[in-house]
Amino acid sequence: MTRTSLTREEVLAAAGSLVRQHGPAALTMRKLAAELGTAVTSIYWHVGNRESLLDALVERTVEELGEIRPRGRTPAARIVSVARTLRRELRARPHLITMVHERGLTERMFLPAQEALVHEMHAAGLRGARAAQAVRAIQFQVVGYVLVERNRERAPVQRPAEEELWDNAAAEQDPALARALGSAVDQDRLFTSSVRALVAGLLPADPD
Amino acid sequence: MTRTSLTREEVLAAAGSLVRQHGPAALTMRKLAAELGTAVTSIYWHVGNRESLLDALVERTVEELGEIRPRGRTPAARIVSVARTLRRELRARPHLITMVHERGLTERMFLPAQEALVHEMHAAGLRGARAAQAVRAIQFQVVGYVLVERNRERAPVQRPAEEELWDNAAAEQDPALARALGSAVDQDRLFTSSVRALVAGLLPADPD
DNA sequence: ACCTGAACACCGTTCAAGT
DNA sequence: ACCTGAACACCGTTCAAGT
Repeated sequence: MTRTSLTREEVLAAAGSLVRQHGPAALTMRKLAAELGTAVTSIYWHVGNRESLLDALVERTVEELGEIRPRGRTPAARIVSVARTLRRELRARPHLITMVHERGLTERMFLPAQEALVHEMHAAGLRGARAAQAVRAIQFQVVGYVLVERNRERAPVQRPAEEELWDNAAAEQDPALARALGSAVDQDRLFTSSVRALVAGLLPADPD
Repeated sequence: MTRTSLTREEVLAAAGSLVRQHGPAALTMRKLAAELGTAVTSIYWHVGNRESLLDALVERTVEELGEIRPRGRTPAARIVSVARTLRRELRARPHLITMVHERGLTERMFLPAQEALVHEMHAAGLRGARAAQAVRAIQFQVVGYVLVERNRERAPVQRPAEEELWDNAAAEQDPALARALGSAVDQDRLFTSSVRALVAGLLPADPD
């Protein structure tokens, strides 16, 4: 009644599910073996060691990242839509994205998005080194934003909360600002408006 | 000839030096004890456990972060200078900054910078919720950028390097762009130009 | 009040031995 | 070709015992 013997595929699937749910720290070789019902050492035969297991998971994530379809009428709108799609896809795989990044594969993962952005920069009239700089600015903005968000969400309650920090001088001069800085960040809105501002600053003034 | 007994201060100093040099993963209670010439268990008496030891180091880092002095003539220039200072200070403490972030103390660490930014937004004519949004956009941009840079520097060589990725269609249409995207990122320049673009997009059009 | 060693429950990895 | 248990060198933490 022994099942077909353990495969590399099974190991990767079980490991991937552990990482997706609880992060890489939760992936121990012993727990994984228990889950698979084998001896710890069998895993080593199939995937080498823990590090190359994680490498394989990351490789898979990079391949999974789908195509980017820009939406919208103006180049600016289409660029913003690429950024938003990127953010959504990255946020869906928080732990794996961090690992992709730590392994220096971010650039490769971003290739489809990069091509889409290049296309839009051309449509907007940017060329050469300036277009390249603009593409990278967007790319850094998106990745940076997602990393910041990840950390914010993983972090425990801010102590002290921003509210307590803002019952000071500025509050009397500009109560609306104090209130805004004292309340939680609306990350969706902040992201979109930041990207819009960046794009507006990067693209040449509207020609029509 | 026994020295004055072990102090909490000594423990923190030794731990801080280990973390600054090799990151938190390199801080093991046993190594720390060896460094201090005591039994492992003595450390527990002084600092509780590993986690609260790291907490204490982080607390210290937050306090250490100095004041921000904006430089430049226009509000836009002064905002860019704040962003650049912030980036420099964060980059000087890479491991500790990551830990501050993981512990959700980023906001508190940023308070002085936030106050400076609010001041400049007012000078530029922004008020209320819009000014708050702009302050946070800058803040996210800087932190995000530094996190991305950290990861890039820690990462091994990109494989494949971006060069190999860019011998494709776009290369013939716009060789200057292909060359630019195929060469290494000049992070200093990219940061400054991105912040300038963001600020330009955030501030109201120049009134004079 | 401060320090100690022994012990516990975990890790990743290697290796000789099995089938 | 694939799987195994024993063993090694590490971890963080607890605890009873010392001074």
